[in-house]
Amino acid sequence: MTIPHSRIAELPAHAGTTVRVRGWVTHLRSSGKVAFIVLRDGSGLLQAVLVKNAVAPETWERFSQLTQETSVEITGEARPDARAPGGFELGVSELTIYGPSPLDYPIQPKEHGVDFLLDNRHFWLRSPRQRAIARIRHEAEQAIRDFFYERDFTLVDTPILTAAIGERSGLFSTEYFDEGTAYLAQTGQLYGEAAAAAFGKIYCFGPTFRAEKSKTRRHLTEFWMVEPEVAFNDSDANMRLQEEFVSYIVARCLERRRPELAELERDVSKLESVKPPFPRVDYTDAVKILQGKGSTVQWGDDLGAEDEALLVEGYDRPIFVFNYPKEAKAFYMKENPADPRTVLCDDCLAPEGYGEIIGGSQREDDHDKLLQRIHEEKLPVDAYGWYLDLRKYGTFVHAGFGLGLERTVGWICGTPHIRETIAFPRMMNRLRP
RNA sequence: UCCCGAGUAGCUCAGGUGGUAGAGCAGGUGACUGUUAAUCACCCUGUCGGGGGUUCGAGUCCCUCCUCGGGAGCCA
Repeated sequence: MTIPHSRIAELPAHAGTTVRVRGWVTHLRSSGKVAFIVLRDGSGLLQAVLVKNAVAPETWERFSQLTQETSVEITGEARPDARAPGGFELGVSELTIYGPSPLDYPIQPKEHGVDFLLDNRHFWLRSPRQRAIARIRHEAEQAIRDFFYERDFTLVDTPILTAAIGERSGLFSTEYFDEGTAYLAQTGQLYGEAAAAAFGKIYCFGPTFRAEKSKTRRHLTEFWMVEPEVAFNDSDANMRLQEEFVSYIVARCLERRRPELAELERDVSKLESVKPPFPRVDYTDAVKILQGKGSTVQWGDDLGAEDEALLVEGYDRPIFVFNYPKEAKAFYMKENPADPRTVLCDDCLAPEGYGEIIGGSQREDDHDKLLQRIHEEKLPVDAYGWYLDLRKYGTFVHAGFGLGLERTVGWICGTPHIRETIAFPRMMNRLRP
C-alpha cells in the first residue's frame, strides 16, 4: 500500500492514519530519548515527534544529522495532541533526508538587523513574518484583478521599454538597436489613455521603474503599480472609483488573510473602518489647515511627507487631497476651469503615516492646452505626437490613477518599510539577491 | 546631492574621564522520555569598517574615506 503525501495544512483530514510530509526543518529540540522536529512545507508548521524506543536505531541516528533547513520527508501517524503547537502533530516512524543544510545557515530564530536580512533575502523569505506579508500581497493583487474584472475593465499590458515619455523624474536607460536610447517605463498611463478610447475602461498592472536617488522607507527603484483609465470619468468619478477600489482591497485582505494579519500583529480595527466615502480636502484648504497646525507650507508648494502626516492625523481611513497647483503636478493633468491656477487631480493619503498610495487626475483633453503644457515643461514634442493625436481624433473626458502596490501592502500589513512587501526589493544600493 | 545616526565574535548588542575586549544567541561535548526561540554543565569564537594622525599606550580622541540606516528633494 502506498502511503499518501499530505500538505501540513491538510493533515487534520488524515487524523489517525499514516502519511508522508515533505518540507524543511525549521527547529530541532531533543530531550535524550524524545526528539522534536518542527517542519515547514509552505502550507504551515508541523511538530513531528520522534521516540527513541519506537523507531529503528538508524532512524534515531538520522535525527542527529538534521540541521536547520535540512529538507526531509517524514512518515508518521497524524494525530491530535494538546501538547503540540497548533494541537496537531506527527508521530514519526521513518525519516528521509533529501538535502542536508550546513550549520552556517545565516538566519537564526532570533532578532536580526534589516540589512543583514536583506543580504539574505533568499532565505529571509522562509520566515513566518515574510511569508505572511507575501500572502497578503498575493491577496491584494488578486483583489485588484477581481475588482476590475467584476467591473468589466479590460486589462491592457503596457510596454516596459519606451522612448522618452512619461514623467520627469529619473529614468533608467539602455541602448536600443538603431532607435537610440530606450527607457524603462515609469508609468503605463499614456498608453492606458490610448487604450481607454478603444475599450472604455482599462487598467494596466506591472512593474514600474524610477531612477530617483530616494532613500526612504516609501521608495523602491522597481515597484508595481496598477493604473486604471476610464473614458468619460471626471475627477469626481475618479475619486469615487479610488475609494471603492481601496476599500475593496482592504476588505478582501480582512476577509481572507486574518491569520496572516494576526501573524504580523496588525491592529485590524485600523483597517475595518476603511470604507467609502473618504474625506476630501481641497488643496487650498489643506494649506490653511497645515498653516494652522504650524507648517511652513505656502500655497503653490507640493505637500511634503510631514505635511501629509499632519493632514491625515485624526482620520480613521484614507483621505483625498485634491486640485493641486499646476506647477506641482504633471503636464497631462487637466486645468481646473473654476481656478486655472490648479489642476483636476487628487492624492489619496493612507492613514497611520503611510502617505500617498494613489496619485490620480482627470487628463487634459484639449489638444492646444496640452501642447502648450508640453512646451512649458520643455518636453520633446515629437515624442508626444501619438499622445496628442488622442486629442485630435475624437477627444474625450477621461481620468485615471496609479496605485502603488508596495505602499498599499505596507500599509495593510503595518510594515515599517515597503521593502519587505516585495520578494526581491530593488533599491539604490541593492541589486542582489 | 544635502542633513542626522550607526559600523565591536557567525547574529544581536554592551564596552564612564584613553591602559591591549565581553554578554546573550548560534556552534562543539555531555546529561535529560513531551519539548514549545527547551533546560543544565563545560568548551570554542575577534584585522573593534579602511587609512592616516595625536599619545608611552586608541574600540575609546582628531582627520579622511567607505558602507548601511533614517530624513529632505522627487514620487506610487
